[in-house]
Amino acid sequence: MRICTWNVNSVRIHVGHVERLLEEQQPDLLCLQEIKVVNELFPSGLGEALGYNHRLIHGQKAYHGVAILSRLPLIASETRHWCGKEDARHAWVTVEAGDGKPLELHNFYVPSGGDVPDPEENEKFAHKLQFLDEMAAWFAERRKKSNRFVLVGDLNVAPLESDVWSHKQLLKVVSHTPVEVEALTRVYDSHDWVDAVRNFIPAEQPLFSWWSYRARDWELSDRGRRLDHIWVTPALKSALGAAEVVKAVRGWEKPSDHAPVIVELDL
DNA sequence: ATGGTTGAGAATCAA
Repeated sequence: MRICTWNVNSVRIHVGHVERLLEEQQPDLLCLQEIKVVNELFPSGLGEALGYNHRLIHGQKAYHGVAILSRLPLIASETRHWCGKEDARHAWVTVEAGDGKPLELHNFYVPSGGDVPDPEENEKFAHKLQFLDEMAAWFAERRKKSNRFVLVGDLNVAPLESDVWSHKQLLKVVSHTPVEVEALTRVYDSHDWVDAVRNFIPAEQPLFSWWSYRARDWELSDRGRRLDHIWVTPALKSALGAAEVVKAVRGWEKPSDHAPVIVELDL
């Protein structure tokens, strides 16, 4: 089973890129973030010619929004709101894996957190920390239901020193501050998650999934961050076959600022 | 220290 996650930065403007990604990577499930559109205006039939006939769309106008395209039937589809807001940031599905057992796939778009890394001064940063705290509490409870979860998405935190281009220079930059990393670590510990990508790529090796649009040459300057993640529960760890960031997608014409991340589970 | 770009959707707001 192949699962892909991608912050698409507008699904409508990047319809062609989504189709190309499906063709080239052939994931069984594709989780999208920042679709930036209401459900009714989601591109109709996206991926259907390639066999992606099952979908869960959880959109909103102009901002945020997540979706899951699948070529496997969906046993269950759910969405949830967080922090008492109506933001569309979480959707999940249950599918039957190759071993005949169900698997629950969670797709998240964690708040970016604004510019100032101080919850007193910046309510967006406070929202981000609260969101992560609620996630940790929710998964600590949810783990009682099943031990076969996959969590993917744009978590907007780069936890390791090698997840940013300069640990020292980003310590006070939102996405890599200690307080955020600690909050994300509490989510990570809430279900004894396994970082699928770092399972294959050692922590010593710099690895990014996002590069700013503002660089003159994103690839040359390479000032990236690893904001997009795939985690699995311990029961799935032995099934991990491969995981990677598909960096080439960041180099496509008029791209999203995020690259997709893919995991292969031998189930 | 600063400013750099993109997308949504109509002036800025969010990232």
